[in-house]
Amino acid sequence: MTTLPVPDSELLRLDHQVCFQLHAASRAFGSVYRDALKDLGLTYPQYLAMLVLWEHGAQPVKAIGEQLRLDSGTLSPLLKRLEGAGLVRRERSTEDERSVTVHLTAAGEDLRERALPVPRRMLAATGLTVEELRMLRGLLGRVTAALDEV
Amino acid sequence: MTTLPVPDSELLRLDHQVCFQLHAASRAFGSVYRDALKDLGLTYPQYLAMLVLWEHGAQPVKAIGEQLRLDSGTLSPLLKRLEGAGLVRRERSTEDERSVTVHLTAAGEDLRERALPVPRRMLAATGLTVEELRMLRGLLGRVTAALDEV
DNA sequence: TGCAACTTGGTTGTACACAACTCAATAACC
DNA sequence: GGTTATTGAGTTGTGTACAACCAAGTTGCA
Repeated sequence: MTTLPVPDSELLRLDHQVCFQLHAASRAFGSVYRDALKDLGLTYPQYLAMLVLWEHGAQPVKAIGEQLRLDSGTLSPLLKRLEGAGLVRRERSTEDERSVTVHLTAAGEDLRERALPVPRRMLAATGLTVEELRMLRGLLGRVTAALDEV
Repeated sequence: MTTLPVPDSELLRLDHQVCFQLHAASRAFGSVYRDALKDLGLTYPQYLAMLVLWEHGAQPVKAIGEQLRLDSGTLSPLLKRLEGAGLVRRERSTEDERSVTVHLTAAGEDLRERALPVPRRMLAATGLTVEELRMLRGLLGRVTAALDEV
């Protein structure tokens, strides 16, 4: 399979355009989420952590970190803020004293319903079709996996 | 044009998967850039600011902010750090005293050559073809534009 | 001319994100 | 059993992001 030759200059430009667009899109999402989540008193990363807990129930900090691709340096203060807001409870595990299990409180469970309209609102805001969203998800997943190899 | 019905649950899941992948991909890029730019002593946002200056020459803070989609709250300290590193010089404009023009220093100009290999390295790290990169750029551009409308 | 509205850049406060480190607990090995 | 290595959270320091606000300069209009 032969491809048209791509000028070097365009190739280099393409790279930083993609990186930049990624950066910009990520922040644009953050901005819209900030608005959508304002009433819930959550930031976007906090919402992601709550999603994990709503979906899979109580689990150790480590497991949350793996799913969100975040380390303890980010998660520890974030979870502390969620605890301060009364949404989660942290309990050191009895079987492995190194591990801390994060539980939802009743308030944390209750918040789930109020968060239900958020995804649909975001979905509409992207202006993409379902096909395009699937493609985007696929491309992003591959990029992340490839970058993680480096 | 009729489409297959998409279950509600998948739709909602798709949204937060896309948002999450975007977030994750953006951070994955940041991580690889951090490595690629370490020798230059630049962070990724600082590199973006330098790109703007390398490409279009000296310009006011406002213009840089528009291109990078960043406000003064982020740019002011960032540019101060670049100035501290001796890469740029900030000069208040004489014709409009509100405006501050950012110039490259000789060291800032020189850094350009040392930064040349970076894009190719990043391009390779993504593991995508040129077609895929173009498509990704296009989708991301549309998403950002749509989100900015909100 | 004089004043209100707007623009530009800066500061402050809060919240990620991550590297580098510490500390305690557990696992692995001889 | 005792020593070493590894693991899980947390802390500290630096650097984005961004909202909210401020000060000074400019513009526009009555």
